[in-house]
Amino acid sequence: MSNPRNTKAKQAVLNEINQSSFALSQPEIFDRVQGMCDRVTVYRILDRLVTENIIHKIVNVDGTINYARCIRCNDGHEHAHDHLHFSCIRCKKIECLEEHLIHVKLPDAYQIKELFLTISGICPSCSLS
Amino acid sequence: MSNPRNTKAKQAVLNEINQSSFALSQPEIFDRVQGMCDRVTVYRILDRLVTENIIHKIVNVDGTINYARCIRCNDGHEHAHDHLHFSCIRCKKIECLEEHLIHVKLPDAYQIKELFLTISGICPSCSLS
DNA sequence: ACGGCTATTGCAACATTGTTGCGTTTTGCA
DNA sequence: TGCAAAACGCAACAATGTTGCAATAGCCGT
Repeated sequence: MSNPRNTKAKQAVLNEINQSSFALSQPEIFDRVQGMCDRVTVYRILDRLVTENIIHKIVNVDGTINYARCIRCNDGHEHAHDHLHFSCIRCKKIECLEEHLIHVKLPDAYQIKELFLTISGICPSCSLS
Repeated sequence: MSNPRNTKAKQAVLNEINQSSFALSQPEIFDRVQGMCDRVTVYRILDRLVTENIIHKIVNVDGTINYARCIRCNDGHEHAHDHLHFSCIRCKKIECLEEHLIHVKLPDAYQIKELFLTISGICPSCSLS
């Protein structure tokens, strides 16, 4: 883990995530890399990409876990989990609305580490149909 | 379903949820009702309690699903999902901070249905140790 | 270009979580 | 009390995620 390697499977997974305009789940990613690697490998690649701060993990309103690229993490900074996610209840896709930052003040006894704001509803493209 | 019944199992499940100061997962609830009923029954009871607006469903930052009582739903109103949840990364418990309501404005194309703000960090009791 | 260290992979097996169908039991109401 | 429907138990299945271990393949230094 100290020296991450660039394998074909890792590139394929990352490519799918980069290509997608919304967050993908593990099964979706596994489908898209089409027998490029084992199911287990996808899990492990996703874990590594998360710890390497290359992608981030988003929990949908139904508890399913999705992955998206870290837009504001290109500079190698630690990932900031303080923006907004929009989760469409019709097409099930998740978008990151990175421009909406969240600020919340709680009593001092609560040590805030990350903020997860997920809004569910109908996304613009589903609104049209 | 039009006429919900009050069974022993349902009472036991609801009792555990009411007794707890934080949100419980299905496995936690099943453990606590100790062979009172089948695993499947707990799932079905939880589903019913949610549709009856008696409890609500909270997704943790790790994707696990927890259940808590609806505090503001005692009057039979539809449940409002626009308050804040605090999820402790140490003890894994989830609290509802109902007094913190969330207001977010998005472009008109987004139809907002529910808001889920979950903050993860260290809760007051874990901060002490 | 080569060799070796070790990160990564594949496979098999297992664990957890959640769902469905169906026959049986129990509840609430007439 | 009796009956219709709600609720249950059980078994089987499905989806998702984890672990161990032996085999493979990147990457670094020479």
